[in-house]
Amino acid sequence: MRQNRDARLRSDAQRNRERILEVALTELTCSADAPLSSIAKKAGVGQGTFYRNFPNREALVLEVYRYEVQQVSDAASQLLETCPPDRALREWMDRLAQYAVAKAGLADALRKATCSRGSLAGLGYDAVSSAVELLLRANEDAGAIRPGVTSDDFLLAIAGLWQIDPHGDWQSRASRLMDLVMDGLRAGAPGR
Amino acid sequence: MRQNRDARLRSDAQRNRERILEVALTELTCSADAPLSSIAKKAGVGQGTFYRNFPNREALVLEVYRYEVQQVSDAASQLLETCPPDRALREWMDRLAQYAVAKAGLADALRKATCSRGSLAGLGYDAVSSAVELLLRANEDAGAIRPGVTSDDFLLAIAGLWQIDPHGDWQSRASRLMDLVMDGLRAGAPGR
DNA sequence: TTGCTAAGCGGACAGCCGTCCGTTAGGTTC
DNA sequence: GAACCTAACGGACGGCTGTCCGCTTAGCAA
Repeated sequence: MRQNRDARLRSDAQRNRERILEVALTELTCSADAPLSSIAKKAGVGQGTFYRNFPNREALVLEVYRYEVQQVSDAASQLLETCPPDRALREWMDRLAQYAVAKAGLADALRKATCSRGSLAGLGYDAVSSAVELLLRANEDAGAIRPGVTSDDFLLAIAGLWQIDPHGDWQSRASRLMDLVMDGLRAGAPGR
Repeated sequence: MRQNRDARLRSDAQRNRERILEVALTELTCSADAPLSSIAKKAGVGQGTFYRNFPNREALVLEVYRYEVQQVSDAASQLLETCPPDRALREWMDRLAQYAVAKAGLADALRKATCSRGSLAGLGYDAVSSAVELLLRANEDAGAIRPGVTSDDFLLAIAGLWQIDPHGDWQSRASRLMDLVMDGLRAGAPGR
């Protein structure tokens, strides 16, 4: 009987999976839309193996950047310890946007994940989602935002982030959006 | 020398274009992701002809629903005549969401159009964009929203609409989003 | 009518995604 | 260590998008 869930895979399967991720990282950072088939080939696995591990591009990207995503998600609680809740929320959004823009293809993956929740659950979207929940509750408790906002509401509101062109003046477009959303959230706040 | 810009096309080209649109309407309403190649075939034109007219799916969809999109865009000024500006804006958003959800594939097309502005300019996105501008200016003049919001800001803020699943409870998700955005816009309004 | 020319045509083609299914080999049991 | 069972493999394949390029024909002029 196997112990940890990682080892639920057969040893060769495990190796393959890791090799794919390794190759994918280098390929994707080089060119965001590198063909999945060429990643498979360079990893030395067949198409079938590839798609069994990662049913589509989004799943792969989310997994490749899992560490980064987890990083951002974890930042939520740290921020809450050092800033007032509303500043923490805003700061956190900034970081999320930062990563989404920096890691090419990540924004798209997150967007798709936001739509088809459940299908990609547990791949990194969950982490984001619960980080949002944490931040929203803290703000709600502090009376900094209107009560009853769900993480779904929030993620829908910042969906615009996922389609900002990383070239050009993305910083200002993003922060204008985030300002607007923050103001929206603050409206109707009991004010602690 | 030809007169109107429609006739800039050779007569056979014009016919082809119309036949494609005709077929596309029926095919797309039947199945949103009908293969473009089959639309071309059923319209009796080659791939080349098809793609010369509509470089990609979005261009086709936007053109097929041009009438509807124009309809919604035109509604802006009518709404402004009958409601206070902020109600007009909100009502207009409702209609936009309605159409985007109803006409399968339209939301996606609008989303893509929002990203790559310019490439699809004049195909229906322009109409939307200027309708937004109209509404925002009216609200700004009335002091109903904060000054300086661009139509780009606005469209980015409601980008979430384009990725709401048309099945399920889209109405409530959409209106929660729109409420949030409206509140965001109202924040910092001089209040006439 | 005839001839010219460029706009337009349309099918072949290449690249990518995702699936399917016959084959291989890891792990377990005796 | 042999035999078995099934998870995993991997490549062939089909469908779709979008491009390219040699051929056709509409429209015009003489």
